[in-house]
Amino acid sequence: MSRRRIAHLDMDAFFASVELLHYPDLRGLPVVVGGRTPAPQQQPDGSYLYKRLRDYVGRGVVTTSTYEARQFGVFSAMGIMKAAQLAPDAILLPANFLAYREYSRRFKAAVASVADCIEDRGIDEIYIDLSEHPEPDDLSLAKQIKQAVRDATSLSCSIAISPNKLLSKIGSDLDKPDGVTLLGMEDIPARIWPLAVSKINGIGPKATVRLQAMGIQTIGQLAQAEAAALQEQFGLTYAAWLLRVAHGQDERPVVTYSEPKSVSRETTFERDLHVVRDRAELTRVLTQLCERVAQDLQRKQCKGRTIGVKLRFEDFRTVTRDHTVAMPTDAPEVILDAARQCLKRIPMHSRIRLLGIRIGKLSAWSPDHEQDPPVAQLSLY
DNA sequence: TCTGGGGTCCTAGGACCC
DNA sequence: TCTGGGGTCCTAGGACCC
Repeated sequence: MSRRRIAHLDMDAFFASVELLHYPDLRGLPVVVGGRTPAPQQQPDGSYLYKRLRDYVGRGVVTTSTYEARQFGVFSAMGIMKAAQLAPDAILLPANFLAYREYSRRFKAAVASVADCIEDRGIDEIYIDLSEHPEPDDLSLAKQIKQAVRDATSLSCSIAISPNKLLSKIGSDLDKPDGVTLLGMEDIPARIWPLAVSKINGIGPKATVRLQAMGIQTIGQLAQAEAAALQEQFGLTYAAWLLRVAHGQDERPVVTYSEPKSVSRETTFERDLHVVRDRAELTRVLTQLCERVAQDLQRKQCKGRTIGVKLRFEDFRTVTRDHTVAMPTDAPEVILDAARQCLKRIPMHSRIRLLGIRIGKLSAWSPDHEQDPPVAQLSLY
């Protein structure tokens, strides 16, 4: 078996960069994408009237920010109200997902024209298996892919090529924006070990805190940690994984296709809703969420069996309930009925911040050949 | 100044069956 | 009389990712 060559490609500040293509006059300024704010109004002279962070009131978070905005300390997932403290004059634009999906489709098609073994990792990043690619030189190949993306979208991206997904994912972040990073296993001590453990995909905030409590901050320290100590903290499976990734080991294949597992819609209210006084509004939103989930299923030609609701209360406590029905469904009335059953089982003490509907246990279903719907398991005897 | 929306995967207990 | 063992499905919560 030949040596693996795996690339990770990440679009640079993707949403914000797409916006700058539409509003080129904002280039060079701190710009933040996020929030439910109206799109900029066009003036009679053709220019746009932009909202600034300081004008924002609401519960939105930053989805993306330009590198200029990041200099103020404004990063993804930060509340916009907080971002406004740091950069009150930054421009605020609402997310335009239709545009991002179109640019996503374009950049992925451009990459596929160079190398077509691609794993989708969301709207702005992919893994590419280059093991079988005829171009032997990693740097040339990375540049070729970047150029194809730029030609198709006018956007820049960052790429890393290494023997596995783990290292390439870390690598694509090392030289942003518009970067190329090549990593071999021999580079691990010098280039990976000095990094914080949180740079590893799969070590999130909780695990980072627990590792820190053990005196482990860098990937190198993790690599040198006692297996027994890690096992005591994290259990056998996770401890073994931690040690493997700290040594840069990762055999996961690039997966070019996977079936959807669940579909969901949720919304955070502008203000927390009262179960009794805001009954009408809650009912309206619940019905609408069920309808949207049903539409999503129909579009994906799927039906699902497990319907779930999610509530977040004013204190941010989140509870879920789900209910599995006998026959797969994509009917909004069935989903709504199941959702109501679930809601009855949740004690309502406080106001509601968020309401969500999810459906899982999906099976493919095409309306063309109304085939034997997955038979309810009835005994024949 | 409190913290979006769309997902995946894992764990763990209980029901239920053989 | 106080106690099996394995397997699958369902449910609830949580960590993590983009």
